[in-house]
Amino acid sequence: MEKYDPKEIEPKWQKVWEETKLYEAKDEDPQPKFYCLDMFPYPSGEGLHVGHWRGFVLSDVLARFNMLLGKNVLHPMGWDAFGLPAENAAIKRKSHPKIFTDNAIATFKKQLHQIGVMFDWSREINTSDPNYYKWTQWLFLKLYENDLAYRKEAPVNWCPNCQTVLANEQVVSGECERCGSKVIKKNLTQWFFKITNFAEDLLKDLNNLDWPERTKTLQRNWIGKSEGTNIEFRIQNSELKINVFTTRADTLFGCTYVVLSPEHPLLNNLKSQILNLKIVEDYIENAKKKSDLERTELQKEKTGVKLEGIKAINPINNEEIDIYVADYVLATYGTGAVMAVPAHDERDFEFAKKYNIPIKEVIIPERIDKRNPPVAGKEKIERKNVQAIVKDPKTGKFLCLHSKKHNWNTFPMGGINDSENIIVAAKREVTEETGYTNLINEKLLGSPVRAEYFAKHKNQNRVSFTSLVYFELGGNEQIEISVEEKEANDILWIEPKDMNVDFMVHAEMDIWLDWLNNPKHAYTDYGILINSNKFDGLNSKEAQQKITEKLKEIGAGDFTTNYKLRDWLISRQRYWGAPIPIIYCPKCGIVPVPEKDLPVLLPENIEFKPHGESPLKQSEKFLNTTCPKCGEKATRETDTMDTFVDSSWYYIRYTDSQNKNNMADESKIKKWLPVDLYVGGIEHAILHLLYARFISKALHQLKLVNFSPNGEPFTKLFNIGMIYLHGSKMSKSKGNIVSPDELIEKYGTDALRGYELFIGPADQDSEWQVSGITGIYRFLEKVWDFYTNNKIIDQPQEDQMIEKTIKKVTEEIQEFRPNTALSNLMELFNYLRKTDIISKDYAEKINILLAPFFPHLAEEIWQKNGNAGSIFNSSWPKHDETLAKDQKVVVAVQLDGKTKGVIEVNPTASQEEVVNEINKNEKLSKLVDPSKARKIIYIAGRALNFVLK
RNA sequence: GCCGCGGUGGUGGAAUGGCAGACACGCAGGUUUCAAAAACCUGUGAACGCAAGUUCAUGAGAGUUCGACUCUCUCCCGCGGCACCA
Repeated sequence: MEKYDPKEIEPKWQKVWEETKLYEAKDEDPQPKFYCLDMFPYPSGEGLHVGHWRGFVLSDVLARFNMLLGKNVLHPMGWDAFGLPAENAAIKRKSHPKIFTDNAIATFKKQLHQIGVMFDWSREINTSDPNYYKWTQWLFLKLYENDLAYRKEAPVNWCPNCQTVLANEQVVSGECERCGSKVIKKNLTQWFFKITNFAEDLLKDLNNLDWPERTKTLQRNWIGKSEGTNIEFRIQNSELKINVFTTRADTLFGCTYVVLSPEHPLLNNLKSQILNLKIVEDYIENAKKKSDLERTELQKEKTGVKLEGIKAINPINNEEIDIYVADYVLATYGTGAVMAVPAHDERDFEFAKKYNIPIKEVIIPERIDKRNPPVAGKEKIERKNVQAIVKDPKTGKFLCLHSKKHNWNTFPMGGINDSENIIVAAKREVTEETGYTNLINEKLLGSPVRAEYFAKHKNQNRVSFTSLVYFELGGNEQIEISVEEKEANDILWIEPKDMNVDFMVHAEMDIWLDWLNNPKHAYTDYGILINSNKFDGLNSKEAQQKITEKLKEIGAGDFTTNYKLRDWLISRQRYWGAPIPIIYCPKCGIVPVPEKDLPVLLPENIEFKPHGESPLKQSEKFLNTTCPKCGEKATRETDTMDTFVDSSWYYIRYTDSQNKNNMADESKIKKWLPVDLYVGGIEHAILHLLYARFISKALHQLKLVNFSPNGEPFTKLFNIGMIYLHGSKMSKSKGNIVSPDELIEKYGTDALRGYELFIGPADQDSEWQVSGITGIYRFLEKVWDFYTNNKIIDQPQEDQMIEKTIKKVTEEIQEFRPNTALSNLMELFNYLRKTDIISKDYAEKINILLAPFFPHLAEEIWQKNGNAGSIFNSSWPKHDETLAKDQKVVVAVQLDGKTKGVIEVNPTASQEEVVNEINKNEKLSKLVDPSKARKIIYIAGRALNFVLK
């Protein structure tokens, strides 16, 4: 008997598929298209590991499946070939990045062929090829012509190790995404793309994308939209104004100072008026020296300097307030200046405490008593109250009153009038209600809390403003209390664990517990306005609206929307990238390279070791040129573009990768795009995917492409889960790489493909456990033996299990659940091995079911069974719905929800019929007496439950 | 701190309101063999029991329901992202 030998059949079919051009997508094919895209790899020297395989195998299953559905499939591959690692490796080996990259590509290509993925290599691209980067440069020119690319001086992220600037997206918690060095700020003149123009569209259009929610959430957070108010604070005796952004216009009356970030441009204009200029300038100088990371690491202690001699005016109440410069305010967010409201912002609170700045409360918390909610239509009475929390430091217990009448627990409390001292009143209430007189260490906690409730005994709604005072018991001295008080309440000393919202009746209890445990902090939640003139009594939301409207009326502010997203810095001071196609002319200024002169070639003979400036500057031949406008001597821009620019449009190039006259032919772009399925890791959730969406939208806006109504390039995204080894990501530096090569040698490609798919849910991370591959290999042997040994008869056959499997496998591929699709196929073969005859029709259908997962094996079987042509030119089987239906269903028989046994019935059986069957069943009829059941619940075909209790 | 994902046998995982543990790995016993490997068969969540069977069990605790891995709430643990964002 012939044995399953992947080593023989796999290379054979890979060669045949290549020669017959099975995978070449056809531009002229009238069938519906399916553009299936993998995130193209960066060809590193490390080669592919089993983690990379997972995505390629999954996309291949989907591509082959769609091909079998009759679709015209485009599944291309290429190389994200520019980038730092190649350059660094080349420096180390005294080689050239191009040589390094070409070698790496050769290795990758060989490995990708081994996977047996149906890539259309005729469309292969390489971003470092002048035929490709010509169009990257063209893209830059188009953005420049339309004011979407600009140059400005700005404080930018600089990686001292990589010796280049980085985009915001490439700085991960203050460190360089690539090398992990601490990133510092440098003031440099750099090129930016205006991605912020598209912030709203990039955010809004996420809603309609068939992408994983978590990826969309990451993008939403990164874009960071917040709606708020711009407010202008006039500077006294000056024409100058400080513009701030806030989301809390409701707290404006509580603003007691404003803060400028050290980088704020206004500081220059104020110099003449600042009395302590030297101190201020020293502070600014110092702040500049710190990296972003240092600034944020030093979270504990906020620092700042007051600008002596200048005051700002709060536009809402014309109060004079101080101006500070402090580095806790970020230059890069909002307007680089804030209004500080210490009572309602933690940072401002901390700062105000340190520098003795007034803290003014304007928002108080509000609670509705859920146990006694206000009743509509009743009179509403406002009252001021005081509550006392008394702790006995000796026992740790708290004083509490248990109301005999209401059967509830309260703290000592009572009403107060406006003129009364709150602490005195609280003390009085404690003594009156409990008799204790020795109360010490009193503290007023937080602000009053507004609470609404219904007072039954008075038949009225009450609005209380209750202040909370904390005491400690100094001694057990007690005086006699009144008879009424004695009759009304029991005096309890309760354990700290009973200090909770359930034991105590107060609706304000959660807030008080917070204040009791963290006595010193700002109240930052929403609430009700106080100390805010005519805005008093409004809630925060209403007040934000009304106060902003008022500011608008007096010309001191307006509603605005702010985004965290910054413009994309694309200049890089490194060699291995696409040169920015710009010429600087002493006479004409910035002159774009004319389109006809593209590409601006990257010089090959050059010392590319980094030294803080672009290596291209060293090449006289590259640097010196003539101005395309006036013909005078001029110099080229020597920075190269971020490699994310290369990858921001590559999916377009695949549609027409050889085109010499355009980035791609218009009709081909329209034919293939948008991408129907994009498969790749979550690590690109922000960087690549945001940039690609931006570029696609920009190209649409400029009418350079037109393939999608809102310019979205990727209709469906699937994030493949990562494969871990010993709990961490696979990487060569950690030495925990599992290479596919040995596994292919031992088990073959199909087995490894199968295991990659079987390891777990495709969208979740999985731990690599190589032992699992033997199960797949045994399965493939079983499949092989089945087709080798069984008698295939040319007669019709009906089999429910086979029909069901066709149905399930189809659904599971569509739902991206290859792991359960495979377990269904395994079940089918476990079932089939009990038979030795199968119809030709079924044998073929099952053969095709296997094909997307195990293409080599399936193709071999296909051929051995006498079929001409590739299995991938056949068509995906359809199940017969009637045959797939269960003839009998198993119903669980339950007593009070506990399964006692099962019974087989017709799927359409009624409750009575099932009960009859149970009565007939020897075992079950002993257990259950249907006449005793209080209630019978029958879920057709699933369960029948006798409810006894 | 905020947001997201996850927690089920010895292991990877299945089941998204109705028989918990499909499928696979591993392990144990058996068949075969001079022997071993491979293959095949049987068993395999835990506890008690000779057995029939009973009880317990999906991170912990509560709730909703005739019935909860699945829904709701509170909490614990692990992973990932963001973070002085005004």
